[in-house]
Amino acid sequence: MDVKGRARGTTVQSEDEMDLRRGPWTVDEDFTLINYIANHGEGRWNSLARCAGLKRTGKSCRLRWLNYLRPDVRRGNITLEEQLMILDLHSRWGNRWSKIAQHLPGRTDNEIKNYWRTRVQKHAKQLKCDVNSKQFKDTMRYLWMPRLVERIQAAATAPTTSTAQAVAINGTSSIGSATSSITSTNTNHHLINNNNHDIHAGQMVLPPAGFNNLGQRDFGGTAQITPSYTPENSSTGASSSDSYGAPQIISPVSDLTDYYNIPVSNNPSQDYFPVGYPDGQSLTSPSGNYFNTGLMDLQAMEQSNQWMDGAPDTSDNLWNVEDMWFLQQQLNNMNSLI
DNA sequence: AAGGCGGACAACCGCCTAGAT
DNA sequence: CATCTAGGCGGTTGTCCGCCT
Repeated sequence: MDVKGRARGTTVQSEDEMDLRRGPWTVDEDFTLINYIANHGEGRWNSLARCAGLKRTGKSCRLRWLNYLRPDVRRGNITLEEQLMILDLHSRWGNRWSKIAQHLPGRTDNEIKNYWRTRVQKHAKQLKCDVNSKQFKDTMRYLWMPRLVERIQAAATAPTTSTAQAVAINGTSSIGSATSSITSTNTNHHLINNNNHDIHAGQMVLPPAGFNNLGQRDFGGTAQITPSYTPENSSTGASSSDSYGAPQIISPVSDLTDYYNIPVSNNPSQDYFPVGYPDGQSLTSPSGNYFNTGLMDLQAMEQSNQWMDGAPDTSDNLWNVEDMWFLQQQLNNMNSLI
């Protein structure tokens, strides 16, 4: 790789005097590992590293393979659907990254972890609250996740809008129907080159034609993902913590429908407001009265203009301009009731 | 144009667990 | 049953890149 990150690899002396390399992987090392696994399969990483002639620890080889070299690893922007999945799964499982990753085909735990830390935690920080606080979790659950659903719906029905472009959906995406099969092109945005090559188990790997001079690679092809993440086929948080099997996927919509009114205004976002709103009689979330007492400092965020840092409306941004407007609207509404 | 700063992410570290001996 | 080892997992670090001043 050597795309970005660490400087050139270094070597260290291990206990048995064997030179062990550390730091970024070189193109040669990558191909050595890929070739070896193609011919011998993966597993037994320590001996694999030895037999392949790699001066790396088994752990390092395993990590490199699983997080980067594996042919089915999916790279590129986290889609809206994936964001929704991550938020929802994290809300129930916490930092169980590998478990969460199991439900996001092609995504690695490392990638999800990085996404969480760089995007979600950043916004928690902007809100001046702990990412694990009830306040933040409620905001996720009752404001942002429904908002994401809304954006997904919008993307599905109006694929030429800016939001839809960010989702990169080809084919059908039917939120609210039995299943949602989404065919997403592989968006190896920072690894793209013009020399696609597929790697199959047991197949000799070509010379580094698929790598550019930075060691960047592209396995080409398309990634098929089927989130199965729809209101109808979902359960609520009432299910047991480990029951998140494929047929039983939680949707924040179904989670929320028990608590939300039918829309009462022209603002579609208010579909997601808790029962009683905007009458002000019961501004309580199912898990407490956050809406009365736990307001976050959205105004401060607006003042600092940190909401809209980066691309304002891309799929890897949790909150875009519309969201900002939406949250601000809710803030104003709530303030008027207090 | 240059320097500072934060985002992004690959890679490493340490702990834990399960299976083998 | 105790010990060892490999693999898995979550947390953390290091460094490049791009934006901003």
